[in-house]
Amino acid sequence: MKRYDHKGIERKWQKIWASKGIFKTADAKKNSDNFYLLTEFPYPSGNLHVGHWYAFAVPDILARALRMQGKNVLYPIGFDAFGLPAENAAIKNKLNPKKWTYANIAYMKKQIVSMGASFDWSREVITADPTYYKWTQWQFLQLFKKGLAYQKETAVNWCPKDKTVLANEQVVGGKCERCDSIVEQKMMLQWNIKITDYADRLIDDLEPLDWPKEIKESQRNWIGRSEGAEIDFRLPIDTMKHVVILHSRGGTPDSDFIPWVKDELEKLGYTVEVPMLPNNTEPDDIEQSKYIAKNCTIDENTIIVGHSSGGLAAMRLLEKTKGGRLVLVGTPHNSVFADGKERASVSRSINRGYDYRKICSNVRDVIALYDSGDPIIPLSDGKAYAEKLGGIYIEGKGTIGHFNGDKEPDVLMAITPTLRVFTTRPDTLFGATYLVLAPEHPWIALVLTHCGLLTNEDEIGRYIALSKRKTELERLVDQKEKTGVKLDGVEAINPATGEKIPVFVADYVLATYGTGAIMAVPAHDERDFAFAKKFDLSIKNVIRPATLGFGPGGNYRSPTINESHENVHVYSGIGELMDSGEFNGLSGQAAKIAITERFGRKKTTYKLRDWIVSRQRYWGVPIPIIHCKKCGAVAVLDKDLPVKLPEVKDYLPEGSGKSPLAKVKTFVDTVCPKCCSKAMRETDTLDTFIDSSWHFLRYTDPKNTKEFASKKKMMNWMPVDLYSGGAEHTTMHLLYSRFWHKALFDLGLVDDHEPYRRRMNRSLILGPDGQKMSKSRGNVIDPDAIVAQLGADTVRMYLAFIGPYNEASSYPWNPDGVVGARRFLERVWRVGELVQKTDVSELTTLLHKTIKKVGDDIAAMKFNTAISQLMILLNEIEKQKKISTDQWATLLKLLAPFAPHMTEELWALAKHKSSIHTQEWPVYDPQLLQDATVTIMIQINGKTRGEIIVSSDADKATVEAKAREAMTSRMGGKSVTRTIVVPGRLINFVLEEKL
RNA sequence: GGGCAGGUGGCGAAAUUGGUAGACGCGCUAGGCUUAGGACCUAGUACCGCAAGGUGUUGGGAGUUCGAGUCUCCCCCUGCCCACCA
Repeated sequence: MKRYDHKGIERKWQKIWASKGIFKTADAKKNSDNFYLLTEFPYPSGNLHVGHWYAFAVPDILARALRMQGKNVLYPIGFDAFGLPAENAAIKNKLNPKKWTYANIAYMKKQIVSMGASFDWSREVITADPTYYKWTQWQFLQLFKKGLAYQKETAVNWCPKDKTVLANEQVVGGKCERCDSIVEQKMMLQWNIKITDYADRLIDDLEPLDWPKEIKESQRNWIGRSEGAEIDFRLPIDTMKHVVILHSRGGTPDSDFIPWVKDELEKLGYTVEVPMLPNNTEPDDIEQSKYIAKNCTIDENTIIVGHSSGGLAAMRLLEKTKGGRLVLVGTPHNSVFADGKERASVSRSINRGYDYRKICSNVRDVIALYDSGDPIIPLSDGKAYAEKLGGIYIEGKGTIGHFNGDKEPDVLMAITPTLRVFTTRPDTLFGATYLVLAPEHPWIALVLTHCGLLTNEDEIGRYIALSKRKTELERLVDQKEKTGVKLDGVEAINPATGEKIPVFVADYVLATYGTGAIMAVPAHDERDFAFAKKFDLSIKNVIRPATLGFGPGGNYRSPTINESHENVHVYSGIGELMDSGEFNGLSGQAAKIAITERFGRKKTTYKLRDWIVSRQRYWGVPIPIIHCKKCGAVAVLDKDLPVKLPEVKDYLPEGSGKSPLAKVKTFVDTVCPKCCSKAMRETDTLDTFIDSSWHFLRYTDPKNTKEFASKKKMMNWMPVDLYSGGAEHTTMHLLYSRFWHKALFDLGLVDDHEPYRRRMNRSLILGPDGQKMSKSRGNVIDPDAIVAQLGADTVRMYLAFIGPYNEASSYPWNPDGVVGARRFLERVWRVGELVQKTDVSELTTLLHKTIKKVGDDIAAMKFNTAISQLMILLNEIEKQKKISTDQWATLLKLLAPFAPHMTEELWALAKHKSSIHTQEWPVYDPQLLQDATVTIMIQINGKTRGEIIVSSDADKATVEAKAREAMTSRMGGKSVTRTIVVPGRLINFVLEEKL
């Protein structure tokens, strides 16, 4: 028999498989179920590493086995081809990113083919291809049209020297990876996607998925839902005590929030006027302003509140009259000015020739409150007023859109100086002894400065500037030492106790979480405690007295209980309200609910933030938006998709933070699809996580030019039956693509609301030294070299054997171990010489056991034990020195998914005409799994004392008699009190106690 | 600090889920074939013993059980992810 020449064999069969197209997957196959096996597609970095082998070649074993077992298996691959490395290569080596990427793809494809993986290359997907990204853009626009994509000022990492935005991975230790400059935070207008709208569904829909619980758990933690309350703390520092509220078009003094807010304000000691404005269905701002001037008291201490069109009347009024504060509630507009067209009415209203400068000089401050959930008006429109008036812009949330609800807490907050906090412990409100704002607080700090009562503005300004400069790393280091500054001259009222409490700015409070402000309860929070100790603030322990049914000391964890009690004032009962009985007898949970209802509102917050998808990069999907001065951000028309990435001369960023595309005039200049006036294209590109959020859908229908994929074809395969990939994607790709799929589902574009039925995280292959492979460590294994030396089949066998695939662990690469895998294949090769015609009955039972175990283990992704069973079989064949033709065929079939090339060759040598990979998987006979004899362990008092061999059908009595006989000499004459028999395994004699 | 996953020979790991711990492979030792080599063959590879046999053993400690790597409680250690999230 000839030598096992892996090189010749592998090359030969790879060619034949490709030319015969045996791995081309039909959309459906008669009498077989479809199975969608997905593995994460690679980034075309230019070279395949061992990790890729582990990711592609090992699941290939499952793909091949499932096919032999009669499934129609889709096992596709493609390239996640957009991304930063191509652009870096372009800048560094003056290469064209497209050429660089496609050359890498061509090379890597060859490497992947060398694995013998059964990918269907006719379904290959490349995300950088215009035929693909056309649909990425189209899907983005569907989300945009649904309001799920919006622009927002967002902080980015900015390198002041390179004048460019940096990705998180380009920031190393707070410094620019390239030039070591200290990275700054810069605000830029960026596209965001409202993944937060889906937070609840992303958590709740995890439950039924067949995913490892640790992945579910980390997604839940990442989303970080916490239930708590929002509580407003009023600041009794307002000098204006008179409020005039102007109702909206179609409104009256009794409509919407007005009666409620009037009542609340009066409770706080304000006087409130609400005129019935003339001509309320077809209002005219000039007519109304005259009416107000005549009928209402307006002076420099008046707060003028205008709801919607009431805001227009207020502005007209303040052109001529001096007032105190102007509060615009909901973007002011009047659809009368635009023939009932709500959307157009905003731009018509804003451009109605108001003298904005005059209005500004006639009031002390302006607060513009907009509803982020406004059904008609985008935030950008609302913001325009704030900009023109130089006022404070507050992005609020109406209980009903445009603040048309009966109770609108945000309106009250905008009228009176108020600090809103989020807490998960409303039940400790009685112990809140100060408030803290985050330094970067978006607007609360502004509200305060406008109140004009701060006496240490400079000090606060310095502190805020300092914390802005601090990198996240520094803040982390500073964690032990709390810092902060008191707002001198400002105090807040604890709504539960009525006490005046101080207000601080401190960087231990995060602007991005909750409301960016907290109520500090030093007795029940370690951070607040540390801060209170440092600034010598009062600490009030909230105790729930046992007499009220809370149990001793309540179940509060208190960091101060065991601390020194100096400065600790123990509150008995929870304040007067408790004494008055309102909260008597409540459990902790009930107290939470009661206090929330009495002093605040129930609120759920999430750690998850909206997904920033703008990238100031060249090598990505252009965002298909056109910016028009009149119409705002407008979607590119479907017929104009894809917006193709233009060729550019140099890939350096533009300098003001925009992408290199901003330098391409022919790209930027365009016309508005709506009004046909001159307009500019968006020059940012999309985060590549969007590309990968739907690529698995494209595999089902990769050539479609009419849709991203036809529903019918998607239904053949979706949801993905098994998705195998790396643990590093748990909270990124896996969460983004789940969100994307849900968004597509809501748009009616896909039929499932979850994309992956089962997910599996694969382990990591480490270098031989047990460390992560890296060039700098010099422990990188080059798979090509090993394939050349030992063959692809050997590498496949070794990787499958290294450890269980279905556990996210890590295994060091062992060069000797690879040789062992090769040794095994050589032995199989040589066993080919022992094939003979007559049956070898000695092998029958073991062979059937092997069929069962290999099948079971592959299904469970325990390839290591499947191989060990094949080794046991091989050992026995060598011992017998013979194997029958049929048994040989069975062995080859069992081995075929693991070593596809060698088994194909041996199969051909055994004179079979068709490919082994199209054969049916062997079936075991349950009758033949049982050995003729079994070894039974004999134990005395649970200790192994011997063994007997009995025929496998021997009954209990026979086994017991035989075992007793063997053990009599050891029992020392003691009697047996109990006998335990485990059939086929052991017999245990329990002897009487020795006295 | 929080969450999750783990801890079994010299190494990678098995263990029908409470029933012979260490399958299978690597490495190592001895012997064989061979001029030599090992990607060859044979045997061995926890401890004591020539053997029969005995003893020990799954990070440590306790418990449940006829019987525990597996179940319960306490402690120790390692890895990964997140981290001033109110």
